[in-house]
Amino acid sequence: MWIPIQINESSAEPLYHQIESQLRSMIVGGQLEAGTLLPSIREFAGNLNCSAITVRRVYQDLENEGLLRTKQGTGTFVSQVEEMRLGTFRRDLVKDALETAVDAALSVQYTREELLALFQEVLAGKYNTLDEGGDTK
Amino acid sequence: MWIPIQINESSAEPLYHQIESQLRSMIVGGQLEAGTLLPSIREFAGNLNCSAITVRRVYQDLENEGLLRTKQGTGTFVSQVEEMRLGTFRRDLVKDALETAVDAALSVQYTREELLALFQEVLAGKYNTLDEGGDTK
Amino acid sequence: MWIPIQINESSAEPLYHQIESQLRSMIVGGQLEAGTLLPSIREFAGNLNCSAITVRRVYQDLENEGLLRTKQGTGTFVSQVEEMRLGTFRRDLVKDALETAVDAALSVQYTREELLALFQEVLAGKYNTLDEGGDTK
Amino acid sequence: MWIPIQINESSAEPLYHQIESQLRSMIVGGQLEAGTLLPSIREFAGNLNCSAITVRRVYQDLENEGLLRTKQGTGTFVSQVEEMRLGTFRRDLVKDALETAVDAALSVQYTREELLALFQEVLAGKYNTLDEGGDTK
DNA sequence: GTGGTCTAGACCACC
DNA sequence: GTGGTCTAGACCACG
Repeated sequence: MWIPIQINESSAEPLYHQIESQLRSMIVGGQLEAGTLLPSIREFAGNLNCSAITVRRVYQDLENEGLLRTKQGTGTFVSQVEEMRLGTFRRDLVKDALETAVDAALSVQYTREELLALFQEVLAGKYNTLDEGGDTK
Repeated sequence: MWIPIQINESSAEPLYHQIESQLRSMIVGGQLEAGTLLPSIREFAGNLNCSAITVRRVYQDLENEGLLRTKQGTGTFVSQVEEMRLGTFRRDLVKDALETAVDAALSVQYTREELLALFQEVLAGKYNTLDEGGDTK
Repeated sequence: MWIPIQINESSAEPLYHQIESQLRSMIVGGQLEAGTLLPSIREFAGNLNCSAITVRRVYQDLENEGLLRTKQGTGTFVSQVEEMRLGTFRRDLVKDALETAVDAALSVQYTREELLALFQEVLAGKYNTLDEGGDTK
Repeated sequence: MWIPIQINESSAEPLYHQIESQLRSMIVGGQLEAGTLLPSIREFAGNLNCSAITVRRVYQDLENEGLLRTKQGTGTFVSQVEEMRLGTFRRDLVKDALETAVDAALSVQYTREELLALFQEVLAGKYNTLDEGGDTK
């Protein structure tokens, strides 16, 4: 199984955190279906060119969140999560980021109008590159 | 001079970082005018109940960003920044957060419509305590 | 890795500044290649017989200048800088010093001829221990 | 007596040091003749918009160097220095700056040729603005 | 009084 | 092991 993860070496964000959040998004966003067998720790570490201990941590953290499940001697799987809980996960992930953004806006005295305008602009920039011609997949 | 800073001791965010971002917002948001003399390192440290070196670091970092100016033996001041650069700072601060949020949305396959709806909801929650009669919907 | 640094304890120049400028010269001058792993903060502090926090500051300042890159839990590296930017760094470092010297000459009414003659003299003194057969005069 | 001093507030160089070096250059360069009565400490401080204690320090330092002389109750004068010693002062002031520049060049592996070329360039830039048709103002 | 440097050591997070 | 944060206090330089 090949999992596409983008590592940004120059970022201050810890390695394990970068991997975690991308894996989490793929599960919560439905790109990795329940029951999928993930690569072994060693294999994944090889692919990502990082240490096994880092991957170990990622699997463990996501297991603690209930998104992964490890079977001794078999491997690590995407766990079977109720549709509803998954939806909540997905929504919260976005909502938290939006709240952070709105808080930032408030902290520098942005009016609702300024913020809406800027949001539209960002939205246009980010969604255009995907929607236009809509053949992302 | 009294500067209101909220410290969250239980947060994983480093202390100096919390102080920095709040001070930055106050300057960029126009609440601290150019030329304002900030509290001395030791006084501020006393107010915040932290060590002087932590405040020192905050002042130095913001000086490196061009937002503060310090004169030895005299004190630390909000520096005179061009109106335009300040506007850019302010806008970028919000735009970065918005982009992060939109990226999060994309990473979990949010449609533009879902995202817009959620944004309106967050907006209503955060702004209605300030504005009244807003027509968010 | 062993880095030769000369500390002048009696100088008024701050310790971290002495270390910084020598390290900077070694990087900009090409003696430390991109990707080189520098000594750990503690090891270097031991070598220089100074505190770890002083070395930390040096590494951080040079990282802010874009000359170093640090990865938590791994170490500090000479960063990969474009050939051209490095050349600019190197040239500016010398040019600034030359401009300071010429300004000093102007401030005491040195004529261009006086200055040139003195420069040749200094040049001969500093370079002849390295080159031989130079025709400075 | 009016003494033209340029203060650079944003510089890291201490105030007293900026004043000192400019005054020193004017004396050593012959623009302030021996016997000239300098402004009183208070008057000078008023002109420079700085504290009297700073001017006091400047006068004292230059007196220690032998360039100024203070008569109780009368004022501070440019002292009578032998022509030769003055020449040495003037030359050393420039030579030190040149040596610093050449050291910088050596530290980044500049060849003698590179250095000479850069020096010519700086020289042209700095001396042109004064010599050329002399309409600086 | 102010800021600037430096220490010795603690504790935590990352790999 | 590595770097990152923070403390409590010392001593110096500046105005």
